[in-house]
Amino acid sequence: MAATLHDVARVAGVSFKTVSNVINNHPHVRDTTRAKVEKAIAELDYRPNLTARSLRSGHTGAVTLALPQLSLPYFAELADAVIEAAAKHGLVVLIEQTGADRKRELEVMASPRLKMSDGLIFSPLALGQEDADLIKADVPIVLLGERIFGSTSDHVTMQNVPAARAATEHLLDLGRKRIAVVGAHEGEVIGSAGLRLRGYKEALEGRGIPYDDGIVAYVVDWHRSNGAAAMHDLLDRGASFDAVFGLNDTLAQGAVRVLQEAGFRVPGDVAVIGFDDLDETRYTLPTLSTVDPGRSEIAETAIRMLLERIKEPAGTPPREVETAFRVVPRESTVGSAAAGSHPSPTGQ
Amino acid sequence: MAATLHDVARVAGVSFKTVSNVINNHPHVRDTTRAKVEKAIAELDYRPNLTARSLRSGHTGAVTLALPQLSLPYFAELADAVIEAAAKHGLVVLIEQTGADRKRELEVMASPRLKMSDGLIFSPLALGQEDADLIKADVPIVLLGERIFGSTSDHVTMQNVPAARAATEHLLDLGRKRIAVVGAHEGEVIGSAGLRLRGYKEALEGRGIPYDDGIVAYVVDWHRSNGAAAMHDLLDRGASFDAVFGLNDTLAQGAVRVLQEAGFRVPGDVAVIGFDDLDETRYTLPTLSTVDPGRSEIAETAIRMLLERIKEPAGTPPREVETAFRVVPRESTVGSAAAGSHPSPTGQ
DNA sequence: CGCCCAGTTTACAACGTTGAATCGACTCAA
DNA sequence: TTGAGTCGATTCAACGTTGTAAACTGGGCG
Repeated sequence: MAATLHDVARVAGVSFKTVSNVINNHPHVRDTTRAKVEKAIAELDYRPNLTARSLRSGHTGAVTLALPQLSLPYFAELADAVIEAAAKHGLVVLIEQTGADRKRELEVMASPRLKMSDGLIFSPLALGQEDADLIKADVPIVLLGERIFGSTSDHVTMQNVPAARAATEHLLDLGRKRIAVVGAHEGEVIGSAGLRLRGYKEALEGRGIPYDDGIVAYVVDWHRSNGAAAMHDLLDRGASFDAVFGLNDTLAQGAVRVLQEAGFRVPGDVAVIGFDDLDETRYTLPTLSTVDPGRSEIAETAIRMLLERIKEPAGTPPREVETAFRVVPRESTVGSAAAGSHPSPTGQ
Repeated sequence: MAATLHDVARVAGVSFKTVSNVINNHPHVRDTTRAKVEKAIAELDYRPNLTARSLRSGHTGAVTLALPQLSLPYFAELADAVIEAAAKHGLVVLIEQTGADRKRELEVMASPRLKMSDGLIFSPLALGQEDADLIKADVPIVLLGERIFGSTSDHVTMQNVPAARAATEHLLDLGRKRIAVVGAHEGEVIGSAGLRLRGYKEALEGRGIPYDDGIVAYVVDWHRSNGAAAMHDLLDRGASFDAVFGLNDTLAQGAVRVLQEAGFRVPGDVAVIGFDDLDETRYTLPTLSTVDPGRSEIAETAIRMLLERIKEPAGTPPREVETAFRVVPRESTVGSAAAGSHPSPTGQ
């Protein structure tokens, strides 16, 4: 059994409260006493029981991160960033996967388990604007993403509209005139898909190019296969385009694959840009141009806001923060330096 | 402030212990009393304080998962699987990223935070066989991976040698004779790289093919760019081969990319197989043949063993479990059905 | 020589929960 | 009618910690 304050106290010959005082750097502890206690702590390999400390102090040193699924690269990289940001503040992160299921997303906020952490960073995918009132829990919440605005929680979001506009303008600046969209959501206005489509439209409008629904491909989910399916769809309906804006990197990758299979050169025939700046976009063929939406800034801001809210729950009114973005041009729009010139393997 | 047992008791007009009994389905509670209490619970929206429960009961309902980094797809998918497996048992998962740093890996086991969970699932990347004695903590540990065998902890591992042998045999069965390896580790014997290389050698031996170090490319890390670098290396030294065994999928993807850039057709000129069955291998061009090492079985076994160990710490001696694997042939070795036959877009 | 005060240490209660032991009331059999 | 037994509910202690307040120590000063 692990040693407790009492065990240490017995060995050191002091009261257990003195041991507690030593551990918490209480000012009035005689040096000789401190030394005795520290010796006993080392001897017994004492480690404080954080559960007891939590019960007493009311906070746990953990935060919950609720997201759809870690096997989706965007969320894996988001989780990585959140864990790193939390670690800088001595916090540990507990991850809940909601599977983008509405019931699970509501459960996460209602679960007693949530109280095993001091706050919730919540990236919903099933809940939407109409559920803004349901965003509440026993701990402070920082909301991520674009599905819900104007709740009573703090909110960190990327600048979807301006970023998508910039991505589109990047393609226009390269002389592309007919920019297809892969990954729109039917009828959506306020989610990532809706906002990014709006940025796309704004960019066209800014250049006086009419919007053509005939080169916009709709999907249901932003999974890998859907980008491919959407591109198949575009090709099947005989759409004419010289560029593609994939509303996220995963979709863009699927689209690139189908384009290449169909015999198009990227970016020669069709330039492609994605959105998210996933790590893997640096290693595809061709490397994928994309938009860095400021993921680490999102994570750091979320942790910072959560900590402020934990310290001062009713302090300021709910805040909405938008992070800085950056267009990342790579081979899929601006082309590669040169094809490799390696000696041929003789085999087969 | 959240309601406690005492608050509920006051409202229901019973002692707080009776409320506790209702919550824990204690047998001897009159129906009328139960109803009164349940009404009060609903009225106050009472939720048990799990921290207090943990302190009293000695377990938390959480497990820690320590891994190098979530932005590495293999570990993201592992974490996904572990969280799902844990959820089936009502456990929640707390993730620690070690960054493959030796000091951090040791810290994870020594940290008092670990006691905020009931057990540790630990996938080390810096610690090695010589550190087997250091694998211990205040909670039960289940070790994952191939870096450490014979510690005092339970251990779940994939069948690296037979699986790598099967992957190699898959290439041999397709008539390939000169199989390059991408991702070997200099001098390593017991880690994933060493074991998979051994499986490769066994396969060659089984067919009477001599091992040729000239078509084995060494790397330091298994990051995406290293597969590309290793393939560049092979091409630069004029190696001759008709197939590639990437020791993991990420390396294989990098290798494929460089092969295609250099003008080789995959699998026409060079067949490529990876290892891990990452989700994304289903969506690359060509789709990547690989080995499914039994990730969900690893996760489920780890959780199950951990729970057994939590219940009965000193029960059985340490166990080593190997999960079932499966070669997954895809386009990068067996070729695609047919190139797409889509109408041409007229643009650009 | 005794008192006061600063410095140091300690006793006690509390955080919210559960297990063990206790207690009262009621039923049933002798 | 009484004792045993059962059901139902309560009291008490404990998990390991920290905050509050009280108690002790010694030295300086009147």
